[in-house]
Amino acid sequence: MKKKKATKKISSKKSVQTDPLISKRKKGESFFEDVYDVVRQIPKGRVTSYGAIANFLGTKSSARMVGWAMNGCAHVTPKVPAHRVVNRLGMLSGKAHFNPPSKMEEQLLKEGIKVKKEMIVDFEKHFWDPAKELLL
DNA sequence: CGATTGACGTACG
DNA sequence: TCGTACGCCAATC
Repeated sequence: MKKKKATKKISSKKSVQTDPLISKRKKGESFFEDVYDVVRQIPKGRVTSYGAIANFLGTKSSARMVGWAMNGCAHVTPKVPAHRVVNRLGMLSGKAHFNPPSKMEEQLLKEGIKVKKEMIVDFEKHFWDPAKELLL
């Protein structure tokens, strides 16, 4: 991990939802579904960042939740191109979480995006902002 | 039930 | 300019 881990505001309440996307019980899957929907709409040869998606959803401060959502993208249909989602630095942070980790680079290369050592070349150029391109 | 982690990001030193 | 710290919200140990 990184570091931090100082004050954690110890309060877990009782919201034990579990299975955010496995058991979509009611309509509370909003966040996850929204993330998947946005990621699916990412044009080919384009990439975005967790923060951009979080910002688009309104939870810009909770970019981590976007990452959590992607954690279940593997078993979501249709397939979510999570390989097009990277951190704000343009680095393939989630590469290690892919089926075959190399799949991410492979897909990006196929899309025409150059990847240099787990880092997208000209990330800004390939950056796709849902809040601007998708708009509402 | 409490503490820690986590595919991030921004602020402060 | 680079490094460290904190915050979000939820899941897992």
